[in-house]
Amino acid sequence: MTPKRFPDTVSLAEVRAEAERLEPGAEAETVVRAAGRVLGRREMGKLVFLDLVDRSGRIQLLCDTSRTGPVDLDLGDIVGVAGRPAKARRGEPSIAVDEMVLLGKIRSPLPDTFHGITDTEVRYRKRYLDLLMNEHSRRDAIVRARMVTTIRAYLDSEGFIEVETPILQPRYGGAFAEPFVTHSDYLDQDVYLRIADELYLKRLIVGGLEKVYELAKDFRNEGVSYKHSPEFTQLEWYEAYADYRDTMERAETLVSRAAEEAIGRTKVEFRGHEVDLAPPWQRVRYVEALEAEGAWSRDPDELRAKLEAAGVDTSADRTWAQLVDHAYSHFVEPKLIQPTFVHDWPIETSPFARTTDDDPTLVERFECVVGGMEFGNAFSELNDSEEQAERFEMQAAERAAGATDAEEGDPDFVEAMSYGMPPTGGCGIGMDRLALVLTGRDTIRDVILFPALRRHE
RNA sequence: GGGCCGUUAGCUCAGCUGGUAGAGCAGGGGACUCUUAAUCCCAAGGUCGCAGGUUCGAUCCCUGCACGGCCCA
Repeated sequence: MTPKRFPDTVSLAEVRAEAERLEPGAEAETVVRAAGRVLGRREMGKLVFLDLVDRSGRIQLLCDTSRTGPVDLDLGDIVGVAGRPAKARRGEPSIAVDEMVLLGKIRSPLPDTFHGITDTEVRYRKRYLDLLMNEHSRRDAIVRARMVTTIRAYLDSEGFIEVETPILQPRYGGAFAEPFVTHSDYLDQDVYLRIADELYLKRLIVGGLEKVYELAKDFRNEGVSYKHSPEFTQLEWYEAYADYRDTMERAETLVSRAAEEAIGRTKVEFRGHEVDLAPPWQRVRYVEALEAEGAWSRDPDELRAKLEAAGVDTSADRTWAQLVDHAYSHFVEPKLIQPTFVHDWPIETSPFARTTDDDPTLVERFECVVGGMEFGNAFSELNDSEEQAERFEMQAAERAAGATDAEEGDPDFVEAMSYGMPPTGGCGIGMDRLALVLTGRDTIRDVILFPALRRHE
């Protein structure tokens, strides 16, 4: 039986650093213990070279069989070694092995160690193999983890508290999306998987928690694309006594810090563009951006005509709000490459945001866009229950007009707000999308370890 | 939901106009004390995604289905 533990190991990166300092052919005095997976083997008779890989990196094992005894293992075996940092005669940093123990036996043949796994489907279904064979995949998983850790640390240090709100909800809301429906046997009623955290987090603001955030999964029952996954991770924070301009600054700071901590820089290559996440980001008015494209109109027929003239199929759009949203995502969003705040949105598209000071048809909302992709959405949160009730009615009219993803309304949420809510800045940032930007990957499925796939018998 | 593309050995890939499939790596056996995609020798490895159809004969042509990818909605 193989050992159940192998304590006192150092990382391969550490051993490598020590081995680097030696002269070719030299061997250090100190004995180190290390463990990992064997992913390369070059046998020279009584001298065997192995490549050992752990999370930190890779190092060569130099096995003189007169010291170690016969080396009997398969590529992919997990081993522990005791030996001395060394540099091979040809200069390769190594561990000169004195002892080697098998810690985990590979029973299925490893994929091609040179090509790794390239089949997209296999990479997603058997992510363990992807991580095992492709260093890039391992690195991206670590980048994402560091990004999340940094964001939590930043918000914690700014006085926010992390909270958990229901994922199973009797009523869904907080975004324009279709929910997953499931059933509670105990309650004997259908419940929804949340599409956003918004409405519960704002109840906590009413309750006086002042600065709250949640970083967890949301679910939307819709198709997949390079930026959509039915199950995705969302950060939402709410800050009492702040507005959307304060929130812009916080978003810039949070994202650029996450970049610095996770990848060590703010300049990234994303979707073929060099983008710089360092603040300040450019600010663009929603209406002005559409006007610049000749795609702004308050008249639905005129707007539809402009879209159709540009070859856009508007047959699914029933309301002006849907048309203008379609125009925005077709004409404006794809052209915003450097990080941008698109602000002051039409009231019809934003049932939770306060109106602007000088135009009651616009609200204090912004979206963050980079590389033509939205990754954040924020408001000066509406804090008057009567106005909130009116906005839900406006949404009910949208639904009646055929916009099936418009807000359903939530009387309990309105009641909460009726007890008084401070002015609040709130923001949601898609963690998967931010991870996409930081890793430079092209599809969200590459930054979600186990992306949604159909069952495969 | 629609269009296009893909599916061949555990992995990465060839496979001509339709004549029952081939390589490298991995795995098995052997040689080798400074290799690093080590090298060399030997043997083995296949429901050509699934189901039909056309044909004397289908990995190859046709239809349907499954799964995946890209684009569109």
